[in-house]
Amino acid sequence: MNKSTELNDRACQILKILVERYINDGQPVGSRALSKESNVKLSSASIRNVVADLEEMGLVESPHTSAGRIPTDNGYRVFIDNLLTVSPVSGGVVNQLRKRLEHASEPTHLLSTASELLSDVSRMAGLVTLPQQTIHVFRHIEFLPLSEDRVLVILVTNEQEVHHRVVKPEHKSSPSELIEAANYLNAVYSGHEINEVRNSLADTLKQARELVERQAARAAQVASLAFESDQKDDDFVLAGQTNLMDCSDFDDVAQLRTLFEAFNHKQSILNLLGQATSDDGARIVIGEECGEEALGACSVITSPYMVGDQIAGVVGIIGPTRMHYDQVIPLVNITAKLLGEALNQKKSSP
Amino acid sequence: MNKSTELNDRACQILKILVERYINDGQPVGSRALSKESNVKLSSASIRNVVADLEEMGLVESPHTSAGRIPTDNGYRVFIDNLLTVSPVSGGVVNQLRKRLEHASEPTHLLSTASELLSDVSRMAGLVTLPQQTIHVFRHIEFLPLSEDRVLVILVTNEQEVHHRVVKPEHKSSPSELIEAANYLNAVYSGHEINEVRNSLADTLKQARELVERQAARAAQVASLAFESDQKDDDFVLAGQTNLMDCSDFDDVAQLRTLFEAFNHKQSILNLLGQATSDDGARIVIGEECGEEALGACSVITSPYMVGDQIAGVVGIIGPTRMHYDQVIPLVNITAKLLGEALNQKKSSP
DNA sequence: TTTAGCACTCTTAATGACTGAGTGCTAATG
DNA sequence: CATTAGCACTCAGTCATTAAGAGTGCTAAA
Repeated sequence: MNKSTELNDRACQILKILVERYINDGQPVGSRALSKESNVKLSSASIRNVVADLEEMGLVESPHTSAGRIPTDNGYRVFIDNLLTVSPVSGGVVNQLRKRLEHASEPTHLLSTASELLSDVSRMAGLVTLPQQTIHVFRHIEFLPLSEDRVLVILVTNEQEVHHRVVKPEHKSSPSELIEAANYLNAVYSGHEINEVRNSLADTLKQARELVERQAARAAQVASLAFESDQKDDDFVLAGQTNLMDCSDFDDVAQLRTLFEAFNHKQSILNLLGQATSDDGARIVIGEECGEEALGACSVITSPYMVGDQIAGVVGIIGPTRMHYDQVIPLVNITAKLLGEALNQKKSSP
Repeated sequence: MNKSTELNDRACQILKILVERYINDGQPVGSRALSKESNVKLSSASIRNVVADLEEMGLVESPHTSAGRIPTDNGYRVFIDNLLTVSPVSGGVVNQLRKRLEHASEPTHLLSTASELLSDVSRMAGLVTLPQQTIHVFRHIEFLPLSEDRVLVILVTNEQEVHHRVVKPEHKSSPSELIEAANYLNAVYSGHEINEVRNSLADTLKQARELVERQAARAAQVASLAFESDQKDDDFVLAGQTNLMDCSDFDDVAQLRTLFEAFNHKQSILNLLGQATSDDGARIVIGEECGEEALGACSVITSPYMVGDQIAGVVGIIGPTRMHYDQVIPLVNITAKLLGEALNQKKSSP
């Protein structure tokens, strides 16, 4: 009874070896092969019983009657959560990673380098989300009249990040009024956190009827539009997609195609990555777990990277479900760590 | 003698039909099939002689002994240059194109829409190069001190294009000096063409020793750095790459992979497109003509689009060499025209 | 000059025999 | 009672054979 619903030691052992072998060869593995494995002291017949149990539990399946077994998504899940022994990343690789990251000058370049590194080392697709700057410090604002009713707003935050957009204020302002408004904002708010500015402006607008300071009200009116939902669409840097074309696991082109379309549309990938940000260590999504059909035969391994003491984004790898998790997981982790360090360095001593 | 080196009427006719049929079915076409064609009044035996001549001239080849013939790159070239009869784009499609282009608001969005349109209609990959803004009108400049020796320069050109960069001027300036400098530049140069500004600044710098206007010299010093080589790397917008995955013509994955890698690295594609800008009508590069191995089984059809009376960039299509040139060529041309019109509209009445 | 005819080549699909890997079940074994 | 050996059975993959079909090149006749 119990035997077929719960994993005993022996079954675990068998499952582990089975998954490892399958990850290595990509061939369904049979009972004979398992019994030959050095640390299994059972005959193929006994193993057949065990494997039959595993199949009943939905951890393995066989592609056809007379083939060996391959792990199911659930099988991979159990393997990764309970049975996996990770192999540490070799010092050589770590040095290589660090070196190539040091070469990158700009922050943006740093991200794409990290992505390329991941894909190069793993021979799968690497990805890095852009850092979510959660703290924006207001630094400077500028209004430039374009035409009758449109104003170009240039907003500088943090050190040197320049955002711009065109807004259409409800009430028209003369050029000199705009300059006044900008001066006011720069004088009052420079150095403040941007959410704070946004709230303060909202308050000022509410009190606009009582209208104590005409200037403040005027400024708030134009500026509130500029500050609205300033967070840029989050995005990610992908590298080495083409590596996936060589994976024997994607047999038909249709599958590959939907995968690449998902890469292009980005949204579904972003959804997948979004969940990861909340977590702390490496997160692994296996095959259909993610709900995205396009990623059916894929696994995604992500790990958050820190800027300061905040999670800024995630780095990760997308590859076939049949991948060397023992090597890839530590690779993703170390890359996240190194990227965080590199970004912090740039931040503190530019 | 002459017969095997020069194309007579009959050979042309045969070649034309052969290419057309091959483009349709993708199957090698044999003499029997050709002789059945309505407007050929020859037996298969006679046709065999003609086709043998075509093969001698390197216009067709046969994949193996007992198969029909398929066009070579040269064969396609002759077909396109001399024999092709283009079918005009249906009014319905033109309307659809125009409509969807009108929907796009931003110029950038316009480009990607055009690219998507091309790929959607043709079921191949569409591409549009970013417009090479040859005329930049200086509008506004702003200097923001970042630290001791670094200044953030924000430059607004044309209507609403914002560029920014960090410069390290040789001589330090106080914040108030920077503001003065910006005011000076904005007052003197607003509305002028940017090359003109650049030259004028260079002049001012040369005369700096005689130093008539202190303010001008100061401004020129900081600003000259900002104006240096402002042109951004040219780039292109690609859409519908994945359409190419379904082309039966790319049989092996390796080929597809090198193609997609070329898309990612962009440079080789840019080289290819760069040549096109000089030309006037549609330009067609067939297979290996381009020298890029990655594009071996591809053809590229491009057509320049105009902004004002200048060639701003090109739109185009990348697809398998075996494509319906008669439909694609006019499609590319009309899209180039419509895109130009749309861009001009945005420009003149925003 | 064109055509009809024929021998020949080569691909493709279908068939069938055979092998190898693997399973499930049962009965014997320690 | 768990383990093992043995056996019948299944299925995918390989290989050779076969037959059909498409197409060519060449020659001789119209």
